[in-house]
Amino acid sequence: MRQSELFTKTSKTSPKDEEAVNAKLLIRGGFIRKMSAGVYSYLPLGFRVLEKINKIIREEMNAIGSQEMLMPALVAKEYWEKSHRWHTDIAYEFKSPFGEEFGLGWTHEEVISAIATGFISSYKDLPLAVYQIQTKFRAEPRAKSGLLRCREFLMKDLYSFHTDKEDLDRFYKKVINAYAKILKRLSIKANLTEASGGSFTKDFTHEFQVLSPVGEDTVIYCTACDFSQNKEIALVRRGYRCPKCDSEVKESPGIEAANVFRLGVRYSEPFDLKFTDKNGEKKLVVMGSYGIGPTRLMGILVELYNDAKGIQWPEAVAPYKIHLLAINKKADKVYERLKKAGVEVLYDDREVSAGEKFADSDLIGIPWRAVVSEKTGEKIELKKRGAVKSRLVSLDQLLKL
RNA sequence: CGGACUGUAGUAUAACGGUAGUAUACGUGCUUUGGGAGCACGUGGCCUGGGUUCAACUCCCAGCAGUCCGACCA
Repeated sequence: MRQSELFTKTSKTSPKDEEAVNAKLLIRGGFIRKMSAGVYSYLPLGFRVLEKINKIIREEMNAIGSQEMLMPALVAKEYWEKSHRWHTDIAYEFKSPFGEEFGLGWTHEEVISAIATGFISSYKDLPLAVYQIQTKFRAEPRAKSGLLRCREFLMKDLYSFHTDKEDLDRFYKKVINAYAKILKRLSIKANLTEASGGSFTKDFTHEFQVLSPVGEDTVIYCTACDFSQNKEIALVRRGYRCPKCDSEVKESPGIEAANVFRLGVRYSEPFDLKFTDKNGEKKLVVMGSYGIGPTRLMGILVELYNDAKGIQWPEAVAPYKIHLLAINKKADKVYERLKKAGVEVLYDDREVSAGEKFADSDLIGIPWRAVVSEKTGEKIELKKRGAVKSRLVSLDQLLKL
């Protein structure tokens, strides 16, 4: 991609209506644009990052045998009424011009349960798991922290169906492993944390919490083992000992990056989602639901990986792999070669000063910066974003990067 | 939803009860090219409604919008 043709431009100044680091840098770099509180557009660079995140999520979801689908955002009142979730605080609800009432989907247990009744009828149909990556709408009383708490955001939600609780538990663990893999591939370190079931279940649920000063939750975690609990359910407090290994526990704000729930029969019951077991007996399907938010992950990544000059994308999610800066015309050839070889390259071919290109490159945060100038001769100067030193490499070496 | 603060050009900011200034971005021309280059010319602005006043961008009230704190948080 030639930067001279890119839809967006960078900005030298931070927006005055944003405080969060993730929002400031993403807006300055031209990744996103705020439309109203908690509502953002994802511009070409930001969209590429999102797609990379989504791809990783898809791979791990497919690997545990769940199937991708897509449900509507527009969900009629009757679905919510069945589960007594019409008129919840968090829903955007409205009447159509014809008087029909709808809620914008803020979660999809109702919809998936209604669909599943048409396809699940025997124990032979189970277990089953489906997921979608879709826009969710939640009337947050207070949208905040850039991409971390939005009113409209992208969510990957997964729903699973089982004959009994044991089978659900097996799958529940698989999803936890899959989420751990996703976060690892994204270079996001997160604590698997026990939390309350909210309105869904009396069992503990689990969250992946990223320890960060900007988090909204409070996590109590052990300094020696993997014990981690959301403070809302924590029986231990700072200064006490870990219940698992008796080491010191600490407290930290956390950002909830993902969560997993055992739903049990909470939705299969109102939607009459049943299967026939081996003995010919009708039973309620046991369900689980699992969520991870790509747009929030993008915000987390920027909170985790930035410095005074801008973003430092991990390679797995960077919008491009190489940022090629043209200080003289010879860079054109390098660009053509990289493009031909299928390398993801953003080529700064703009007629602006070298200094501006360096500054923008740091802001945008592409992992590798390649410079072609009089100084570099036939070679290319290569530098990792965030590194102090650069080195001169040949075009062949750059292609093999 | 309660509290605090803030709304001036695309963006970021300044001043002022009496013709709104700067930076940046943008356009044109010339000169520039290793850390946000220079000169010249040009385009572009006071959130909305009401009140006070001879006169309101400025003061007052309301609304709307945004940020932060709190409450809330599948």
